[in-house]
Amino acid sequence: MTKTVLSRKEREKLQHKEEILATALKLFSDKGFHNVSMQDIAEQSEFSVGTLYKFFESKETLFAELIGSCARRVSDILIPILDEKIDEKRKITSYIEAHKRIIEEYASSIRLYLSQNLQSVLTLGPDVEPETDAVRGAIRQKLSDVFKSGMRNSIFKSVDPWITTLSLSAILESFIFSVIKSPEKISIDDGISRIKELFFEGILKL
Amino acid sequence: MTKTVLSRKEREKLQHKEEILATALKLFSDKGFHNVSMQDIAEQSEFSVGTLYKFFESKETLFAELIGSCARRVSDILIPILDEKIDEKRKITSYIEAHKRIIEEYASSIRLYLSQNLQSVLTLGPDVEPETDAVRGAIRQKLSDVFKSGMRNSIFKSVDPWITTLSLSAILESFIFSVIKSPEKISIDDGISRIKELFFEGILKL
Amino acid sequence: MTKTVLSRKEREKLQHKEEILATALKLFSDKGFHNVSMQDIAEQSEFSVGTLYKFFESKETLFAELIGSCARRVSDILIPILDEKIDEKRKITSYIEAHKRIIEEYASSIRLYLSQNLQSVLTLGPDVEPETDAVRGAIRQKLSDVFKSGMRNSIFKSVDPWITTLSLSAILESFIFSVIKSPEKISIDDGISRIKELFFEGILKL
Amino acid sequence: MTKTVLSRKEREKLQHKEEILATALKLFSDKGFHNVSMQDIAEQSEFSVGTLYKFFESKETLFAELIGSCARRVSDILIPILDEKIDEKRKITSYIEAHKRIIEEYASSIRLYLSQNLQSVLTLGPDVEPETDAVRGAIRQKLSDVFKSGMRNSIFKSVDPWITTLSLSAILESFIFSVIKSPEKISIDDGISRIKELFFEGILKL
DNA sequence: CATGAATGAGACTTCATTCAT
DNA sequence: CATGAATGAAGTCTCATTCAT
Repeated sequence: MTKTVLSRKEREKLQHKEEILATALKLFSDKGFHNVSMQDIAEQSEFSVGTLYKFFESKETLFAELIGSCARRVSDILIPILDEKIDEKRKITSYIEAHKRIIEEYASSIRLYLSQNLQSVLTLGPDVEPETDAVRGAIRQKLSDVFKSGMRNSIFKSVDPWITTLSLSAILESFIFSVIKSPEKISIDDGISRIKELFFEGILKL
Repeated sequence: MTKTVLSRKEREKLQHKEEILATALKLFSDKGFHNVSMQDIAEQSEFSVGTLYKFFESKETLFAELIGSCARRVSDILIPILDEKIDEKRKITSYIEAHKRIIEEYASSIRLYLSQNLQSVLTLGPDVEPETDAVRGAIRQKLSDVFKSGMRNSIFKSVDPWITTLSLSAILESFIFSVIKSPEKISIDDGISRIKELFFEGILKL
Repeated sequence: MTKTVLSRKEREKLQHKEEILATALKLFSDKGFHNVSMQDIAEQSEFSVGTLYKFFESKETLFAELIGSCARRVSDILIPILDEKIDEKRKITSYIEAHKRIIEEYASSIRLYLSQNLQSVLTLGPDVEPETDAVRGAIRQKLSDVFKSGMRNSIFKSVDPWITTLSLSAILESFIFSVIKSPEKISIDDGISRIKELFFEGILKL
Repeated sequence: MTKTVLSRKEREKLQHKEEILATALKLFSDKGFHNVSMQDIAEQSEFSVGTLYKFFESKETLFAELIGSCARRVSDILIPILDEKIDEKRKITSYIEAHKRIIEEYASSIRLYLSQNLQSVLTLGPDVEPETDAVRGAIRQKLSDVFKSGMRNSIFKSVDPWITTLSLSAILESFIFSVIKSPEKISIDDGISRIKELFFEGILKL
């Protein structure tokens, strides 16, 4: 009867596991690991707690599997591009553009995937946005103003100031994290110098 | 008693609050919000839980104040720079360089501050690194290889490939988050286009 | 089909039940009632939980049947001896000696059987041996020393002090239990007196 | 104010701990470790579950402390007797008689203490008495009959047949356990021989 | 009669928060 | 204001039992 090697029972079981993972993905990505209980997942997925534990050894295991599958999905898109036999400029272009598809197709998977390194405010414990976001917003506003005025003064190219601000902030924050996590990789001074070059002049040889 | 000068009692009170916040900072930044209990903070700071609640309405309030003060510390460094009366290139240069000081002086404050948006693996609930980090690592490795070969082929400038990889990843991940959080700010297509321009050609008008 | 002979099906059924009971015996006797789950028994016996419930109404029923069968096995050895037509001294001798066979043949059955009244440390909930065993050991050591010195002083016969200690402790503990369970059977004072007589002078009329 | 080194608070705390232990003792000794939940103990002792965990790391810790204190109480009575400077016959007499006091004063402590090695039917998981007790009862009845008739025939001394039966059973069961637990201590044959001697002729040199 | 996925009550344990001293 | 014992809701996980196939 079956073409594949899985029996109906086995297919159903897999199906159930998928349903649980899908529910968990939604919940974790909305509210964060610590703010979702196994009860919650059970109720939302319309299974019982016991069933969850038939599929996953623990809450952490469930989460880990989720992260793993998200990571795999993203990597299935990006790796092939980086393996193509085309010149590097087109490769990077293609790589960047692939993120369109990723965003469109897997919004919440991606959010969970990134939440390993980039943790949205939503996902973290308490909701402290208001004040903090204000501070962060103020900085970005000013940064953006700098870019705008620099463009007016023909010091900077005419690019979108919002994206520019976002990019510089992202690069710097990411760099800080890297340095804090593994200080041996690069000296702070060198890193900062490279960032300036890159940000000012871009990667492309003209 | 006096308006401008604080009485000994008031000074002591403030001092105590600072001590609590410092302890909390260390703990939260090491183990994450959900893995630190008020009892932990009380013990480490050598105050009683009751005292903690005299100073802060709730655990969340305490955390929020912490985040706030970290944000303020960072902003106290960055805002003045952005307000200086110098040309934009030097301003951005100065802005970027300021991060050296930030890293050196406030490592753990910053980690907490960023943990609002960039959450280190350490801080997140379960430790799922091994597999996921492998996937992420594979992508970055390939990306880095592309940059290296592009540099050898004189398509790219000779910049540090690690920083370049980090930067591109940071920009893209940050962009994805922004789009997911507030899709109205910019269209995906436009964003991706801008990122390409920026990344390839830099911000500086030659 | 026939009345006296069992059909294959029926024989198989009985066979299966025996297998389940054998597995359960091993597990219960090793780990104790509360530390063995029906799933454990199912797995070990290579039947399904469902099948277990076809044979036994509940976990307790299964256990009860097990105990019952163990009790029967022991009683099948002991009762005939007590029913023999020989003089009482030889009967009791034979009775005592029968325990050799019992130990050798049914170690784990017996352990389970006794576990109804004599519960090994292994079987009870948590493992509290260390300290408690030390205390118990200290008492027995001293008791044993008393017997040794009594033998040297020709007050006691020359018998094995370890067996003597074990016996006295067993008699006393058993008596305590009896009194606590059914105080009406005998007065404490009388019991203690009888125990002294018995222990000092033995049962045999010289 | 206080004569001892404990403050009022500390005394209260100790008092509370004692109350919890007392409640736990009663419950465990009535229903067995696995049939008493921390909730039960909390409710009965009129404390909250949290308070229980302030005093005891875990349910097992609580139980262990209980067993320990019971063991200590018994040993505080028995050890001094065994240490007295009197002849051995009087020492053993005194030792046996001490059990009167033990039973009277600490019934349930003792039950728990013994439950480490001698586990009452009540304490074990399910209640399987009826049938099993019948079997056990049958054996003991017959054994008792043997003693009675042996007494009538002047083979045995005139002692209480119930106590005699109890004693022989206790000795044998205890011996079986010892052999199963540590077979190296004595050979089965030797043990059985010694038991016969002891039981028939007693310990006393005439 | 066999199977084993599913169930859900209940166990142990943690921890934010309160309040009497 | 300071203390810390006490609270109890909520979380994770287990396991005896059921039932559709």
